[in-house]
Amino acid sequence: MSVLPVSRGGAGDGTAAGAAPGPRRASTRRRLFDAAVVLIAEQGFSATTVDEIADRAGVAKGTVYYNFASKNVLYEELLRDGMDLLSGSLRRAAEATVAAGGTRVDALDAMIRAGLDFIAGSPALMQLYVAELWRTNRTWRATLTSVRGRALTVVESVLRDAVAAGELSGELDISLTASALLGMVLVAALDWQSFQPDRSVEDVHAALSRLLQGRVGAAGG
Amino acid sequence: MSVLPVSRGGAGDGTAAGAAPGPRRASTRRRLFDAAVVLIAEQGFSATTVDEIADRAGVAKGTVYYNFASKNVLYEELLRDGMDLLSGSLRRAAEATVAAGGTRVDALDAMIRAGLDFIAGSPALMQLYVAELWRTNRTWRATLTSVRGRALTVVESVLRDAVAAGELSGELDISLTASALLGMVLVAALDWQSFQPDRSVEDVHAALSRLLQGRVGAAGG
DNA sequence: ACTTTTAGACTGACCAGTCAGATCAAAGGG
DNA sequence: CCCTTTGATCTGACTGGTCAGTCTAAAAGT
Repeated sequence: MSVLPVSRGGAGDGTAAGAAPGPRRASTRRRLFDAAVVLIAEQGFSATTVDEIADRAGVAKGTVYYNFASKNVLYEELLRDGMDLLSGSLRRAAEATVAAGGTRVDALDAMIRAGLDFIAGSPALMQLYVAELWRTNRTWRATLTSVRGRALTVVESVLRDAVAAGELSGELDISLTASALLGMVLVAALDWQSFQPDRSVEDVHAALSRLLQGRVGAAGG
Repeated sequence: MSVLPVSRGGAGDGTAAGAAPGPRRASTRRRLFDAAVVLIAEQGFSATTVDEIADRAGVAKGTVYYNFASKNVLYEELLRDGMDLLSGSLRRAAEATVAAGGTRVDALDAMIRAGLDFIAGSPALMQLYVAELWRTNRTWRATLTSVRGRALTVVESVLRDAVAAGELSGELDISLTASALLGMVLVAALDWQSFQPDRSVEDVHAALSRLLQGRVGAAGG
């Protein structure tokens, strides 16, 4: 009955057709992301209503559906968008360290720090991520898997380089170790934010660093 | 207008008044737990309906409300019940190791293994746990905090003993390290179950053990 | 001119929780 | 043994409310 639904669908897909989205639109989408990530982190996806999201973003409900095809799509794009930021941040930290002449282990350490900073800056996003990642049967399983893969790849490539450079043992299981490292940082950061917000980033970083560098089981000074 | 509602409320609270719950009841409650944990792990709490839980448990909806005061209470008791099993399992692993003459670091290692085995046996429970733990604003926040505390305490006490015995450095931040270790095991185990189910427990255990014993950053053989 | 946003009424589906009555299992009576 | 009673347990149709998504006509914005 109108052309609007088509334009709505196209834009909502986030498939980013050639046409520029327009600056007005981009800012509305960002406001919706910001509102949604906080609400969903607090209450969960199903318990968060579209009306709440619109309210918090200071936008009419219709606007949500003009910008996103559905609540589900809004959520998927939110996850993709946010996790891309994290992956980028990790990669940049590693590259900068290596470029500055640091070792690969230094790069891992820098990534831990970058991860902590990122989570400290937007804990809500990581809350969503861990809350959804291991669910089976979800509509957005594909989105999550791909997003996870991108983050893990960054860590894995640094681990591989480190092994190649002889800094780490060749016996290392790259894939499992990367997943464990990421998990360690994630959970430690979220626990820090939730249960010990008074601790400094440095404290948390030091504790994780010690774990990474083998000063836990090895009784180092 | 009857005595039933009273009895229902009392029982549903799980406050465990003096009266024995009766064997029929206990088995129904277990069936409901089993059904709920799987469904909620798959779909999330809000997205899982009470009808679904009842169906899967092979029970009428009314029975759910006869046994639990509300959907929320069912969930809380489920979490408490399951996490108590985990804490117990960790503690037993540590005690057995020490009793058998192992070091405290050996005990940590045994706890990692126990954690992996536990999660392998009922991944759904841990999915719930991580999905809810860091949410703010939730009704069952208190339940989760207490349950988390009990599990962490077990790890912390072993770490403390290890430091006292000189096996670990006194500089260790007990609380942060315990949280990081628990997180590492949790995430690694869930990732293993979800994304690399073909790997053996031994592989995963070895990767984590290596991390714990400092053979990652220290380039050991 | 064209895109984007507004305000909010509306619908159709879905769902937590209720309640009056059915069923069970155990204990006693005959 | 079979019958009855009693309280505990279970049943499922029903209610009242909630929510995703639709739609419209008009107003901004660019």
